[in-house]
Order: sequence, then structure tokens, then C-alpha cells
Amino acid sequence: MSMEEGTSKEPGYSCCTEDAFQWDTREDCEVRQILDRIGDKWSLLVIALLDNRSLRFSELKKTIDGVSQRMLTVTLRQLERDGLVRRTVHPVVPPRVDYELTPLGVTLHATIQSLVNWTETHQNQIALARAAYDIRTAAEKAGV
Amino acid sequence: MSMEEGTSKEPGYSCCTEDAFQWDTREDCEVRQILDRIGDKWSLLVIALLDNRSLRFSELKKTIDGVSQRMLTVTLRQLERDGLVRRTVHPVVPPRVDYELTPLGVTLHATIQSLVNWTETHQNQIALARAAYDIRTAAEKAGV
DNA sequence: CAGCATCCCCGGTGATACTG
DNA sequence: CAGTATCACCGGGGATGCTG
Repeated sequence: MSMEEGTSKEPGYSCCTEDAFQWDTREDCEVRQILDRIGDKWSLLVIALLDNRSLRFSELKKTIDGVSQRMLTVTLRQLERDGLVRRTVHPVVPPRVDYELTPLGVTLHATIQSLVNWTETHQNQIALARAAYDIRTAAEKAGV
Repeated sequence: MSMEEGTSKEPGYSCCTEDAFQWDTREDCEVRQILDRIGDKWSLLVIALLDNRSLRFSELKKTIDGVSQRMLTVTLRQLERDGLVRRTVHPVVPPRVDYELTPLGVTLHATIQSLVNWTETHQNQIALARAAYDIRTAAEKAGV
């Protein structure tokens, strides 16, 4: 990592240009950091699943195949910190904790849902493209 | 990659339910794999930048802050394999290679752009939420 | 200029055990 | 049930050097 960055910019600085055709991709850019968060292994799935309903920790854990308890906890804490998910602790035994999208989270959900929809719609095209690429590549390798 | 997948499901199997309220999150699900690809560290940035224009390798490298030559190459190969990016080699010296979105890539670009737009629009809200969370957390810790 | 091969590190992640 | 704490790992990714 770069170790000399603390002095380079003032607090209120907005790193993203208004030009839709070009935007700042600096690593310290707020947009980059948020995209990294959204694009991590689990956040997107959590937000997609928390569609206008609240789910318990165990329900999320059960629904998201492959997530460990630790990573689900970490992911939910990050999303809570970002103001995208609300965490509600019910003071009962055994403990019960519900998670739901905040209004801000709901607005993001819409965008993410369209990404999921795109994926579902085009998965066959991608599968075909991959197969074609692999065949082409194998042929070239054999042709050498 | 997983080496034991051929036996678990038949080819035409669609892992995602039609119910928009619930979808399959199994790790071997095609949608999961594609979302992982889209959500990796660099793919999203590349697609966002390749908005209806072609860019040279060096231009992409220069524009995307922090990407190494290796990772840019790897990312572009994956996107090419997925049929999202077209790679054009010009037989000149020094070599010149252009990258542009395929028609399929263009359709994804639209969705990704809306995600970027969401991020730009709400970055201040998120920054505030984070600050509030940190203060709250620090207070609780001190209160213990 | 573009990109492959190699080496190697480190932090994200899973596994496990323990608490309220 | 819903966490927290700790440890060990391995693979993503950077650095470097070489090729067409």
C-alpha cells in the first residue's frame, strides 16, 4: 500500500468528476471503497435477500449457502455501519436478532436486484461464451 | 476450480427459482459465480470505464488507479472469456491491443453504471452513517 | 507495448472453542 | 440463538524479470 497518503487531500474533497463519461478511480476514492464493499463476497447477497422483510440471523445463515457464522456477522456489521441494514435485538431468551434494510438500503436493493436480474437473464449467454472461449483456447494450444 | 461438479446436476438445470422474492444462493449456482466475477476487485471498474469506446491496455492501466499489470491482464481475460469484452490485437510494432465492450457487455454496463451512480449519489449518506456508527460504538465501549 | 512466468507475502476467511 | 475470540491456512494479488 502507499504509505504517504494522509497529507495529500483535504477532508471535503470530492474525488468524482461530474462527467459521466469519466470518473475518478483512485483507490482512496469514496466511490471505490463503497463499490469494494458492495462487491465483496457476501454483502450483495445479504442485501438481495433482505428484500422488504426482516430476517433472523439464523435465517440468513441458513439461506446463504456457504457463509460462515463469522463472515455473516462481519458482513452484517459492515452493512449496519454503512447505514444499509438495521439490526434489532429482542431481549428474550434465547436471543433473537432481526435484520432489515433501512430506507437507504432499500434504494440500493433496487439497483442490486437489477444486477441479479441481469445475471439470471444472461447466464446462458455467458455459459456459451465461456465454452466457446475454452474451445478456441484449447485449439490454439494444440495448434502450437 | 471445483473438479467434482459434473455428477451433481443435469446440464439444463436452472438453479434459480422464478420467485423474485427468493432465489437460490447455492455456491455452485451459475448466478453466484457470475456475481462473484462481477463483484471482484477490478471487473466492475473495467466495465464501467469501457463505456462505448475502446481503450488500449496501457490506457486502462493508467486510468484504473492501483491495478497491477498482472491483475489487469487476468481481469481482461476473464471478461473476454465471459463474452463481455472484445480483445483486438493490432499486428504492429510496438504491439497495440484494444479492448471494448461486446453487445452483451454493453447491456451489463447499463446496470453497473446505475450502481456507480447510486454510489456517487449516496456516498455522503454512507459517510455520515459510518461516522455515527463509530461514535455510537466508541461510546458504548467507553460506557462499559 | 503487451503480457506471461515465477516467487512470495499477507490478510481475508474458515474452523473451532467459548460466552451471555 | 447469536454472537466473540483465537488460530491457522491458502490463495489472491503484488513485485520482478523475461519475451515477442
